[in-house]
Amino acid sequence: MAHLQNRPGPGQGRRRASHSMESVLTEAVALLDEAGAPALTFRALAQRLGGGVASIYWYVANKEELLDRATDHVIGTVLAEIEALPGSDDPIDDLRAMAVTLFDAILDRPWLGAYFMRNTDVQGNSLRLYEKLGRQTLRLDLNALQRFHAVSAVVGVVVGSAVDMGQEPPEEVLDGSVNRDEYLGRYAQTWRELDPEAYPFVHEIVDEFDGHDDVDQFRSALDLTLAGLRLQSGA
Amino acid sequence: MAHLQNRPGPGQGRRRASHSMESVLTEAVALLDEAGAPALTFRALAQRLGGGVASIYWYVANKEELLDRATDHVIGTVLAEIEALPGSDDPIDDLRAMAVTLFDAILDRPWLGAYFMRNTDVQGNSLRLYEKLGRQTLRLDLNALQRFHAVSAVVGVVVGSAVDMGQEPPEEVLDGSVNRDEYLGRYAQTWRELDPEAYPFVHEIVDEFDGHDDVDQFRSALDLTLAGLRLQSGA
DNA sequence: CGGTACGATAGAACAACGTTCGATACAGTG
DNA sequence: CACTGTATCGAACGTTGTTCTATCGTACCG
Repeated sequence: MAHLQNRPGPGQGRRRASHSMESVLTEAVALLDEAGAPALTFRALAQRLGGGVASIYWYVANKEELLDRATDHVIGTVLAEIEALPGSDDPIDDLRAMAVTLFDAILDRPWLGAYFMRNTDVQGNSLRLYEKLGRQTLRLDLNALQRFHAVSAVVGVVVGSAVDMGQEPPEEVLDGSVNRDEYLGRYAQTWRELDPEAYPFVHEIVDEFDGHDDVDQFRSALDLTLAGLRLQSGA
Repeated sequence: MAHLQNRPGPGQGRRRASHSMESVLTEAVALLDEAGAPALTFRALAQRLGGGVASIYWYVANKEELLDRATDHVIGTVLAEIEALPGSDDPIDDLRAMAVTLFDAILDRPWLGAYFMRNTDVQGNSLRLYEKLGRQTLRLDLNALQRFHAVSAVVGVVVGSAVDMGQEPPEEVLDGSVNRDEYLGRYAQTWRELDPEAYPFVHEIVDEFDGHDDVDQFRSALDLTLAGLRLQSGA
């Protein structure tokens, strides 16, 4: 009889898996870290948790919520790093240190760039981070609107840079057959072959582009914004 | 006999559709414009073209290429707008005008934000746009590295702001049951209910956030970066 | 102790998607 | 007429997010 299945004893047969919100989020983040956003599927996650696919739906309503919770999870650790920052007497320097910390976290986890700031959800760690950044502007001589725009600008610079480098490398560098510098070099070479009259700027910066560092690029963009902010605050 | 199907005459039966690269791209963009990125599927596009699904694969290798070509297609029109700009004696003002033009185009087509700058592909319109922006920095007293970073920063601000507003509104505003201001108002309300001691900054700017304009937010971020750039160029 | 409600798990199925395959039509050329 | 290359299309495949329904196991209660 089909319904008289032999029950699996506690050491043989299939055990029922027992999860928790924590374990679901941890394994989800692990999948994202190991192979990026496309690797996080409900089936892969279920297998990793040693359970069934539908079980995950008891913890999250859908994939969007899974992504939201996973990002919020790691933003929590970033927030802890930021709160552990020493702090100085210059609010703009502190703002810079926080932005750099955030950017470094995104460099470690490129998938974060795409999903960060997707939800400034109430009570989330993103909001706490937003507050942390904004509190520095309270030390500056600005009005409320300027403060609002200043924090948006800083976050914008981080996200803008992160999105740029968050895109998946085109597989020949992923499988290691070509490293990043080599890839950049090929790109630079095609640029060098363009007509110098039609593309004077591209020729001007191609040597800088070749083998450039993403962190330098971000730091420069951030410094420009912060310089403008310092000017605006009259300090 | 099954193989002796009656041929469809020119006026009855199923006609074979005849496409072109242009029509494929145009209809793809139309789908994106009407209902965003998720609306662009091979089946929807095929139906719109009055043909079969597999036919599209004669023009593009896969969806990534379809997106790339569609994006490049509209960037072409943006490029035309930018080239039609009057121009002034201040390179930074010109840079601002170009960035604003680009941003406006993304406001019209929110899906553009996510795919723009995904390929600075050789010979693409993105590269031409990049060149156009960079040429303004040639008029500034900067070195090559500074010029490279300056253009990256400006593009970063545009992308960063665009990503922020490129995310789909959460369906209650999409179906028109709640408009954007109402939605922002609700959000602001939950922020107002937070502990003022724990969230002093959020309380400071909540009135500015409520009913804020995305364009103002972008312009402010852009102005900060350009102010920093002007400072750096010593003008 | 037996029953029952509920928290939690899981297999199977569904629809939609990107993609591939094989067959077929059409136009031009010999 | 046959041949060839361009262009088209229906059907199928594998994978994805999601839902349905059935089940397990434990805590509580009579």
